[in-house]
Amino acid sequence: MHVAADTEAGPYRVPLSRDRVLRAAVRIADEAGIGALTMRRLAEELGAEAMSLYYHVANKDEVLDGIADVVAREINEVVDALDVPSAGAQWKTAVRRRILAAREVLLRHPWAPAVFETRAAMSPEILLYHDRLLGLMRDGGFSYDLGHHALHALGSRALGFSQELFDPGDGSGADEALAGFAERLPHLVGMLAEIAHDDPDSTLGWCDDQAEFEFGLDLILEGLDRLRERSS
Amino acid sequence: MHVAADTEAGPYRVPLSRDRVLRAAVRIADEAGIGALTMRRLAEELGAEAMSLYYHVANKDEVLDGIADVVAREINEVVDALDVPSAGAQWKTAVRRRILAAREVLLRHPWAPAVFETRAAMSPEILLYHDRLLGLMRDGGFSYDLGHHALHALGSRALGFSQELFDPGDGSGADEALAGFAERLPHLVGMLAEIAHDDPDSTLGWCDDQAEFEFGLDLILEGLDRLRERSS
DNA sequence: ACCTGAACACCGTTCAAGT
DNA sequence: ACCTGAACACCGTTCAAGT
Repeated sequence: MHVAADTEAGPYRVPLSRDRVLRAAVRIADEAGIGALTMRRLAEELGAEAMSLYYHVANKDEVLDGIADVVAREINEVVDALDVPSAGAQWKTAVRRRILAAREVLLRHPWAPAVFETRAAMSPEILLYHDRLLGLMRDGGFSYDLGHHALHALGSRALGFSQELFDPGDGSGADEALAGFAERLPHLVGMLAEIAHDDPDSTLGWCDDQAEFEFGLDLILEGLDRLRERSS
Repeated sequence: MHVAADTEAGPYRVPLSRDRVLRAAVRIADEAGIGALTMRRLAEELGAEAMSLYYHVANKDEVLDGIADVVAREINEVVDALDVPSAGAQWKTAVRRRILAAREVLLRHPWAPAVFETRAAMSPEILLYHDRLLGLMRDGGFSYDLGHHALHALGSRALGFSQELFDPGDGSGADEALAGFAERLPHLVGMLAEIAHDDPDSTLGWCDDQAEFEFGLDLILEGLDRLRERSS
């Protein structure tokens, strides 16, 4: 059972807030699994009634979006504190360190990849994470095209996703979502600009899933084949 | 709205059966998403009451296990009909064809990977699928050790999973699950035997997730690095 | 043997009402 | 401004009862 962390004297309860609601939600998901996260259980954790939550969040969907964002922010904090040289051939160690650091955070929130997968593809924090990853590859001399393939190929490994990354349902609305804070996503924006130049009809929803899937698959198969030859 | 496919005259309704229940469940998930699959909706699809379902399946969990198995069986049917030479260097095309064929089936049941991920790790059909895949790699000269790494590395690509493959929760019970029809899983059993020989304390739950994650990650990074060098 | 109606303990959410 | 009680339309599931 959780007791209020607040030690202020008197009978006054800590007031609810969007932030407290989301932090409590993460706590429940961590300790009891995402299935245990119900509005009633969440209210109980906060010593309130379920209906009080609706003053601070619109609905449960917003809670799920919110906790995905909390974890993504935690990942970015850990990962941005890393300081690994990434010029030239060093890109590989830099990307490796970043992804392994992100994975450590995710292991503390095992429910997070599944939540990301259903809703967070376009969350600002997730976009920042991938922009930085693409930045490291650019430091290593990647073209935007290769960087783009690489993000797809790393896919699940980068953030625990299993399927497509930036696929915003029907493919529309993605550019708009980006436009808002484009100046903070130089690499993603640069990549999209080049793609738009090469293929004027393209949008962010443009990725050829089949081609990307095959790119990643072939990368793995060729790597395995080299190991096979080396061992025989 | 779905009308009964049965054309038999008379007022007699087609009786329910476990098979009809599962096929209806797959139909609902395909057409309306896994979220629309409720016991009441499922009964409606079959022209019965929700409570009638419980005579044919124990509970909803069994329905979910069941539909995962239906899709896995469909994959195995498609994939076993393939006849691609796999000796030596041809293993790669053989594995490639198989995985792409499996993916085509999964694209018809987009809800399936998520369902697999939560429950089907040890389903017989899933085990068969991976046994065959491992068999193709053996044809290509893979050691069991390399084949084992390869199954992890292909991971999500092989069946749309994002996380670990054979991880049966606490790691126990896996050997027992296999023992039942071991003679039909020659490759997996061979692999496990070798692992048991090398490490007598091991079980199927033994896999070092971190090591496997890094193996797959490095395979991709090294592949990308080669493409980078080639393009500069 | 197979199916069902009523009922229970849960969900998320609305809405009018409290302070 | 912030919180709540009663209520609604849903869930999965049990159990006694129907044919």
